[in-house]
Amino acid sequence: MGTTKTDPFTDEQNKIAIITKALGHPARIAIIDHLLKVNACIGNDILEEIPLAQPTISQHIKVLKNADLIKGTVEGTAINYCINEATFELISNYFKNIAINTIHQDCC
Amino acid sequence: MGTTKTDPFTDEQNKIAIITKALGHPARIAIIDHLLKVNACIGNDILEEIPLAQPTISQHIKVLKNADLIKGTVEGTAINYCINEATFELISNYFKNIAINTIHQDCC
DNA sequence: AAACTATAACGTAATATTGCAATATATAAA
DNA sequence: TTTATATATTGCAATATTACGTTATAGTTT
Repeated sequence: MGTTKTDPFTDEQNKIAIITKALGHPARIAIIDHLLKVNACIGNDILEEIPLAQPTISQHIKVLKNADLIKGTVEGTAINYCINEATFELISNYFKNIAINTIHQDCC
Repeated sequence: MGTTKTDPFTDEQNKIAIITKALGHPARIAIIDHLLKVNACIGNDILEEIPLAQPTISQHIKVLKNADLIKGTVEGTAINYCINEATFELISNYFKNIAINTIHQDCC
């Protein structure tokens, strides 16, 4: 145990869970927010924004990359990261759909 | 360690992280999906949908409730759960906003 | 080449999560 | 009051996550 069971669930459910799980940490939300704020790619300037150690941030970036939430291209010694639109569109649509289907629930 | 640091982040970042973290498990996505499908409240019929033990599902429901994603009202022996619109609207707007602000990123 | 910069990888301690069996609680029905 | 039904709590073992010091890698500059 401690391991998440994935086989009882659909591919889409697992996919959404992977994405939301990857976003489920304030540092990773802060990284996304920063990427949006500078509206472009960044290298290690996240270190100046978030008071966590470099290896910790590197680890968080890895989590976001594994979930396809961000992508990066090598730029000299630095790496330029940016939002992966496709994944955010997917998750955005998922929630938009829920919002639409939830409007007329008046139980509870 | 093992504990998430919250003080370096804004209230909104922490709030979004709490919500996405709560959604970051396929069983919990499946519960939400089921609530949407039956478009109403349910009791323990989730047990017939998801092949996990009752205590496990009860625990997942607790996580969703703690994050304000669902709410429940007692109905005899059973409990009627349903989507908490407000929280889903909040998270939906967060992603909608990202989608809008990401359109013209053409780096990476 | 040597020094510097940016990032990743490794190792580790503390804590959290997952899944379940067993048990508890609470309302309803008989 | 006994029995059944629905849900929650507890306790536990396995595994995952978080955070970071240290070390490695790789490109850049001098």
